[in-house]
Amino acid sequence: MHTLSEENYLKCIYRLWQDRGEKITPTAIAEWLGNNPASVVDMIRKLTDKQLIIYDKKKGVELTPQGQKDATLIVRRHRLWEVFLLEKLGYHWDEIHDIAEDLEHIKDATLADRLDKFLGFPEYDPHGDPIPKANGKMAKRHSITLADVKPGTHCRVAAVKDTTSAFLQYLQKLSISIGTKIQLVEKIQFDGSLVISIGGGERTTVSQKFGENILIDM
Amino acid sequence: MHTLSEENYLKCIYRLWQDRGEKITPTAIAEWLGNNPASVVDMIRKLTDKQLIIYDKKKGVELTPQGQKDATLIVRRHRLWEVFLLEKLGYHWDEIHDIAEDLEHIKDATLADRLDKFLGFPEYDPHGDPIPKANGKMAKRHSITLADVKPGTHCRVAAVKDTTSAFLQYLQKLSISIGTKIQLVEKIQFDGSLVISIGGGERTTVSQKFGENILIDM
DNA sequence: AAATAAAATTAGGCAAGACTAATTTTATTT
DNA sequence: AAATAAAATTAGTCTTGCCTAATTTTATTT
Ligand SMILES: [Mn+2]
Ligand SMILES: [Mn+2]
Ligand SMILES: [Mn+2]
Ligand SMILES: [Mn+2]
Repeated sequence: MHTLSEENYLKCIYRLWQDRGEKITPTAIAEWLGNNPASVVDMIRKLTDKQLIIYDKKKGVELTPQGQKDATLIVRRHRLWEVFLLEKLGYHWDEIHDIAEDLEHIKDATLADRLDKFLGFPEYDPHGDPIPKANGKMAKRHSITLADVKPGTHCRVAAVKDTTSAFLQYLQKLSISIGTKIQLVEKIQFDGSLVISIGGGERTTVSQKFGENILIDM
Repeated sequence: MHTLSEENYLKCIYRLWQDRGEKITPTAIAEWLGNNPASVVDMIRKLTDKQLIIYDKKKGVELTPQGQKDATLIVRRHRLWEVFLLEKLGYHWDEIHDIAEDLEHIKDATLADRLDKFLGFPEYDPHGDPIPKANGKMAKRHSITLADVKPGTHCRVAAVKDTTSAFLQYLQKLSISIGTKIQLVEKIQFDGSLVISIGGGERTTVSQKFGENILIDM
């Protein structure tokens, strides 16, 4: 089995791989985890020895099939716990991520599957991310962001990329949650700011960074 | 906050203190945790620095009020998670202890209280142990064991002391669980073995050690 | 092509939490 | 009271997972 740190690195690599198709470098991992690149190099060696990743200076870090599978199961646990915390314990969506960050490391052969069943086999977590099934399969992630669409487009918030409470609380203040209808009214040329109409109501201006963290349906 | 190891030591000291009123020595702690006495001495120093225990060569290890409070809250979390695993996820009573051993260390200000509420404020865990309340108060522990009573006595299984799956599976095989009525028929002089009648049915002989791990009501 | 900047790696170190082996202290026998 | 046994403590070591500082490699400018 894997240590807590190994699991966090695995999940980070998985995340970076899903997100951008870009090359996964030690620096990128270090930035994401808030660690020093030297530490990342240490861990790359460990995960390579365990045959969970392959590191090639040209291609960057890649997950092996085993690494992929293991990472997926950690993500599965994380998202199932998030659903539990929100639906059963009544937490708000900006509070659950950090707790799930610890719960995801609880290791027991049948725990995730029992939790899944108890929760009624949810498809998506409270941030709109698809929950991997026991076999590792999962629904496609939404990939188009609010910042990608043409002005005038009407769309629906399908998921959020950023799950920090800073972002989620801002969304709450704007009355935006999963399912909210948004129209992109205008893109400001100068800095990419977006003028949007939330739920057919008042217009608000948000930053480009904001738009890039909202995944949408149409 | 405390590290995982600190918490496990705290809980161990609390346990030894509740159990026997005996002096809590480094060796006793080492044995309970399966660690080396030298390691225990290290940790005694850390917990002393943190003012969670007081160590006196004569009196052994004692919890300070703060140490007691912290230990109680860990026990609270452990027992609440055990109820959750059994009642909500359908685990058997011999499977839950080890998982709760990890879950008890998840730290979040409101998690235990929310879980408590979600479970309907249970008084006892699946092994019959009382669950401490948020304020640290808890029902009195049962203290009389099956090995303590006089032959002829009719009693009710209130709790089990040992929570290893070896013991719990043995109980299951004998159809004994919390609430089962047992009559102590005879005590064998030679080695303290107990002849008992389970649920008014067939007679079985069990060891003294067995009897000492069954806590009873009358 | 050189110069410069950025990224990756190595070397060395630190804290936590465990260990073993050696020593000292305390308790129990004789 | 000595001798012996047991318990406690110290000293030194190891692994994990992180760090900083120095160096080397790779990429980007000029
Ligand atoms: Mn994590
Ligand atoms: Mn999520
Ligand atoms: Mn534990
Ligand atoms: Mn229990």
